[in-house]
This record gives sequence, structure tokens and C-alpha cells, in this order.
Amino acid sequence: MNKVFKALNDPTRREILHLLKEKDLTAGDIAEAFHITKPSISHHLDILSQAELVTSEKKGQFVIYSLNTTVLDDIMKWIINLRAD
Amino acid sequence: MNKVFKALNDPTRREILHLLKEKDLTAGDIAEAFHITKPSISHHLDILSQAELVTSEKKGQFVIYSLNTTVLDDIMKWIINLRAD
DNA sequence: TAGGTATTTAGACAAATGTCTAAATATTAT
DNA sequence: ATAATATTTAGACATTTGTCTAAATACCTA
Repeated sequence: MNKVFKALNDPTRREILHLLKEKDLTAGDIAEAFHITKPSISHHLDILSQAELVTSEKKGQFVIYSLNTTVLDDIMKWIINLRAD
Repeated sequence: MNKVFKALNDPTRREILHLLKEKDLTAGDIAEAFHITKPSISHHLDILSQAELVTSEKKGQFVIYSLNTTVLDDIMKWIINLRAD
């Protein structure tokens, strides 16, 4: 869960997740949505992958990234538990 | 919301929140629960305060900290929105 | 007023983070 | 084979972060 919190602690990465909510995207597509170099975006995608918030699949020369929300369940439970009476 | 994500991105701070879920505690009480110096805990409490995850009230020479879960609503909404179809 | 207790502030420092440029790797097309 | 495109890796660098010690502030009590 540490890795998920870490991955979520960056505005760029959170926005990447929102982009992927709409549809799967290549690394290049994602990079174009930001004023950040491709290597930097690649690094953000790596951190998101480590947290399992995204999955990736190689399709020819492209790498297609997809959102994976299952790990967010633990975060939700953690928050709910904090609020429970 | 940035400050909340930031505040949550540390195991010590997350544990402080869990301690405060049980009952209000003084800064000293909180510090005793960790193997970290009091100034360090004070700094963590400051970050939690900035995120409004805790509130504090001075009671004589003590400062009593309380959990405030209201700001977690935004985080919950953000996560739910990411999962919505 | 002095002395003791509770907490924060200030300043230092190593480690982690986000970004960049340059180079490497992998795939496709000519 | 060569060149072009897509992505990642490597290495550098400034900033942020978590921690510490020492000192300052605030309150209480004798």
C-alpha cells in the first residue's frame, strides 16, 4: 500500500490515471498530454506500474498502458476504516 | 488535495492517524508511540495539520491533537470517480 | 522568581524525488 | 541493411523530505 500512496503523491501521475480512465493510451500519447519530456513520463509510468495502478502491454513498437483500479480498494478500505466509529 | 496526498504518503503519519482514531492524544503521547524524536513527530503533526487531517487545541502546557476525517471525503470522491464507468 | 515539563523552531544532513539530456534498445518500413 | 519511430535506461542535478541535535517558547508549580 506504501507504493500506491507514493504513486498517488504526484499531480502528474494522478492526471495520467485520469487520462487512462477514458481509454488505454500509448506512452507517447500520455507524454503529449504534458509539458514534460518522454523520459520523465516513462519514469512516472514506471512508478505507477510498480504500484500496480497501471498495466502495460507491448504492441509492436508501442507500449499501451491501461488503468488498474483494483489496488485502490485497499486505499478505500484504509480510509473507511479511519472513519468508522 | 495535494497536501492530503502528501500527508498520507508516510507510514508514520498514517499510523498517527490511526492512533488518533481511538482517542485524542497529546503531542507527547503520540511521540511515545514511535521510536522517533519529539521534534520529528512535531514536524509530522505539522504536515498533518496543514492537510487538515488533524486539529489541535492547546490545553495548558499540552497540545491535544484530534483526527479530522472530513478532508478524506475529497480523496474518496477522487478514487470513486476514477473507478466509475 | 526559579525550575521543571511540554512542545515547537532552527539549522544541519543524508536520502529520496522529479526533472533533464544523451544514449541504448526495439520495432517498422524503405 | 539503413533509416525512422517509440520507448526506456543511465547519469546528472536541484529540490524536497525525514530525521537529528540544540535552542527557544510556553505553561505550571513550589
